[in-house]
Amino acid sequence: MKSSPSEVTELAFRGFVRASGLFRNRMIPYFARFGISGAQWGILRQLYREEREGISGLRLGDLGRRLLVRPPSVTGLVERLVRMGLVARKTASADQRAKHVSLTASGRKLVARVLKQHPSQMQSIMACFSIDEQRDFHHLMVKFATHLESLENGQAGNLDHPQFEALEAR
Amino acid sequence: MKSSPSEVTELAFRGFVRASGLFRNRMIPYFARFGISGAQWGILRQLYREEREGISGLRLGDLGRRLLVRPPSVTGLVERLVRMGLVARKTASADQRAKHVSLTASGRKLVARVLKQHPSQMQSIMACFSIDEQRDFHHLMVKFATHLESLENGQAGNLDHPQFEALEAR
DNA sequence: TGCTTTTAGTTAGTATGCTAACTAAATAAT
DNA sequence: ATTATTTAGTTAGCATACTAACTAAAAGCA
Repeated sequence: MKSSPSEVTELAFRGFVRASGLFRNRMIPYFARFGISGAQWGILRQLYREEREGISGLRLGDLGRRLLVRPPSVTGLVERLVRMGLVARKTASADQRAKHVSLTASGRKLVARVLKQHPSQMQSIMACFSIDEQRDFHHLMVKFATHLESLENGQAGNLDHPQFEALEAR
Repeated sequence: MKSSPSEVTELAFRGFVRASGLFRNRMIPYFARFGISGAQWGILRQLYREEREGISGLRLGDLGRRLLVRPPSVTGLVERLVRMGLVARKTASADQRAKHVSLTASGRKLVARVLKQHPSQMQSIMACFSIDEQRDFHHLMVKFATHLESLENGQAGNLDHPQFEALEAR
């Protein structure tokens, strides 16, 4: 019993929605073990990476762009991290409007602690897939993300595959 | 240049995180066109489905379980839908603790309106994939969701593919 | 130079999600 | 039957996200 093209589309769509929800519910308690949220981890990880490449601090806008989060959300997120003593925020010297955010010693230590656990956490999450399946999964996600990004700017439908029937031969 | 197993795992993991964010950012403005949020659509769609199967109303707990959302969130979500006149909420006769939620005429009309647009929206989102890719995508999502569900209850790692732990014992 | 526009970030207000702690009703146990 | 426990939902308080509207600095242009 083969599903029709539009049925497959809906199944794929709904499968992604469900997996996203379950994934989220799985990650929250993981980060909570370190006293942070997933969004906070996103900030800390970015800062840690940039630091390793010799960049001293990121601006709020840079962080927002990388984490797919809008300016007001970044403000609050960083504000809380500052209160927690994990990052420092100071006005940039070159541009008086911008703020540079950087890890504190305490923040750096926390990132190191999370990174030690991270590979095993990712592997536990992905443990249902063989290596080949993980490769497929990765490729599909990259394709999906690229497409969603193009939709974001190019507004219109951008139907790479205009007619589903015509595609079956692909 | 082939990636090592642990690198593939991380790429897959990160790809999913990024795709989830982009997907979310894409769906919000879509539902906003109808004056609702994605979470509200989830409630309305469930009620519509149950209605078609002859069930008059769902309890708050049922809704929460299906939408992967906890009781306090359901309370607020339904509260807002009631204020918008899209659903009705009344105490169940059998169990005085429970509340039955059902679509109003206005809510039913909105669902019909969204459903008319829905297939083309899903196809636009999934348009980067051929039918075969959509099938792969769907299968991977089902496997992923099943695994994440089992982790939720069975806590422990559940490494179906134990070769991983040998690779990443850091 | 001086005015206009753009850019960086914040503030206000709202929606969605959570946990912890609560009320009240229904079950279970003694 | 009475007490204890579980279950359904709410409330309070917080974190994260958004849009709209704002301030202030930088860039553009005339």
